[in-house]
Amino acid sequence: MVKADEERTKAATIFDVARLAGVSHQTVSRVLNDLPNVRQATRERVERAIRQLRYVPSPAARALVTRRSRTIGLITTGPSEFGSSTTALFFNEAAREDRYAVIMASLLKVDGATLRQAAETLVRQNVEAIVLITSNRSTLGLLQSMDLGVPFMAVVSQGSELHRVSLDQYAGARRAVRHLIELGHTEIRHIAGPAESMDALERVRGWRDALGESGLVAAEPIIGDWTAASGYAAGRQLAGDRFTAVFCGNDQMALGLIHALTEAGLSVPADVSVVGFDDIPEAAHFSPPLTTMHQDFAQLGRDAMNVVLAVLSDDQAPNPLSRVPELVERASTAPPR
Amino acid sequence: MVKADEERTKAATIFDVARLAGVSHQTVSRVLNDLPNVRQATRERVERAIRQLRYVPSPAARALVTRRSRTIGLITTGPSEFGSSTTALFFNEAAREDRYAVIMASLLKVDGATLRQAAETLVRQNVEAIVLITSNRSTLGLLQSMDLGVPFMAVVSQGSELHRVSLDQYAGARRAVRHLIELGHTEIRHIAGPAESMDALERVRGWRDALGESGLVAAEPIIGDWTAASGYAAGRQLAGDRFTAVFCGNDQMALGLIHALTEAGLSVPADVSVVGFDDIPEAAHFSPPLTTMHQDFAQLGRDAMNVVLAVLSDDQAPNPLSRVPELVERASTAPPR
DNA sequence: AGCCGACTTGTGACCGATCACATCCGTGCG
DNA sequence: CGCACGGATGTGATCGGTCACAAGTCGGCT
Repeated sequence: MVKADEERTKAATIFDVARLAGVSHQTVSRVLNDLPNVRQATRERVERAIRQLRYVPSPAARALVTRRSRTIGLITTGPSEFGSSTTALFFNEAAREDRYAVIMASLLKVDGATLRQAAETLVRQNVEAIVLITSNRSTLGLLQSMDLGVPFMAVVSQGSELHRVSLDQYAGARRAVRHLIELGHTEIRHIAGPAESMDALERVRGWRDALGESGLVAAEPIIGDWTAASGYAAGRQLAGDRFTAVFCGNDQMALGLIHALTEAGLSVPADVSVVGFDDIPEAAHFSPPLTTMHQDFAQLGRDAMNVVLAVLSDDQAPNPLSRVPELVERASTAPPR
Repeated sequence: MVKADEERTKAATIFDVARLAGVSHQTVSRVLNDLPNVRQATRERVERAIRQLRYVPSPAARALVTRRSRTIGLITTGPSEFGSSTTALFFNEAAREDRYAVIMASLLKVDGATLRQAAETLVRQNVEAIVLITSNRSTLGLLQSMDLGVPFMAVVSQGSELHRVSLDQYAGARRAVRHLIELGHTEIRHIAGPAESMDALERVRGWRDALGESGLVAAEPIIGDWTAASGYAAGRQLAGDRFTAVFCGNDQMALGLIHALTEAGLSVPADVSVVGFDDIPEAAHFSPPLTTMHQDFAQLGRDAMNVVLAVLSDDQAPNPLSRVPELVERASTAPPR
């Protein structure tokens, strides 16, 4: 650990700038905040002084008086997954571009107490908004009912009365299943994510509706937990059954499923077609390369920041944004034999 | 977006508490900061008032006068990967347990200007320390040379004169290669991460040394970029060559490699043994399940927070912590035929 | 010339904590 | 009985900005 430079001259304040520029501190403040009614010459003199002293205003002082912090609180839940962490990454990038700082509260496990504590910490830090990235239904419910006193938005696939951005899980799932139906499959099983997950529920719904529209019956879905291990377990459970295709709640479970199927002597896609969800970067190199639904998590993160900005500036609630995932056909699907 | 409750009564200040408790604001401050010389009865009266008013001190006001914020800046670079984001997640968890907030600056691409801007933003927010999670050599160099005026530590695998935590990439790589050697392999290739990556360099060094110690020659490594796609490309390039084993810089590249090898008609592990690095959760379900080096990223994140605390409290530089990854044998390695 | 109004600039209070120092009080001792 | 002393408590300044308002400057118009 490198120690701080003890001899560092104390950072310049607005008064230092004012003295150097030969004006009052208020005039400096005006220049800082781009207020009108400052003569061009004065403005330039002040700006020169600012540069010369390498002056940067203190966020603490500013936050104290304005009660705004140019800071946003970001809550995420669950282990580090490709989707949520990519969304968070791009949210952070977008926020930085708009000169907002992001205070992060990643909760591995969510319970009421921790969540409340995390949210309150954020509020105390004067965050101007709180953004939640989760697929967990109860987390959303808890946070919504908390009345934080701060604008709140969520990156989630359900919930109409709150402002949010999302990727359309329902439409994506329907598209995936339609693909299998178009190939001629009729016995299409589903490995779902956990029941608390709103995304999982939406995908189940899309799967069921797509089957229903084609007059096909939906067998009970198998519940996994998003991990490859749970997909593998599901595959072993499924191996004896009669089916020709599986729609998986995500790519990891598809990977585990394929593993189990292969072990059971079934070939993908010759015996069983498999479709995943997310299009994680590895999916193209599974064996076989996985057909899956591509989701644009980067754009989702940017969307989230845009909604925050919109609400923060003019109180206008922009229309809930929902992008539809796209089918990426690779080698794990084929017509049934 | 849920609007904030406009009618919310303004948050209580230290003066409100003082009035209710019938003491001066200074006494409240003493109670707040657990200072001695407060009579027990008084202390209890103040604490009751605090609870009654749901008073929480303002971090902005406190930061303004103390110049400390109970906030830590976290810089990460590159796209969202399992290792770095898991480390960041657990760092965040540990920080929260110690009642520190984390301001996050995730930079997708690093250039001097963005990095400097990000770091300065953090410093202006009065962070008490800056933690860097990266494997990028120049990022570390840039940040080290910046003299931020704030304690700085890095989660990196190189650098002796700075304080840091890490997983021992060199030892891990040697262990992986020794495993292949023990199986009887003599033609062991390496697919390395990008040259700017310190982790990649350490792994190359470990691979080279392990070979050298056994009197084996190291062919030129192939350079990838950590992605499965680059592993695939490396595999196609390699397919004609003479070799019986490949040590891959990470699991994703191993996946891509196996894909290319399989396409080329080679079987893993019958024709080629493959070892990965990281033990991402999916690795157990690759086909074949991947032998790889397990890294404890969760512990790494917690270690990082512990070092921060140690340096923040007593200026003692704890010994650089470096944990050794563990070999996980699965089905992608076997003796050469 | 005198006055008005628009534009520019300055002054002092304030946000909500901590810090340095002053004051008060009870007790023990000479 | 008076005084010194140490623990408990209070007072006012301070951190570095913004806000509300006062004041100064200048040109144009009657």
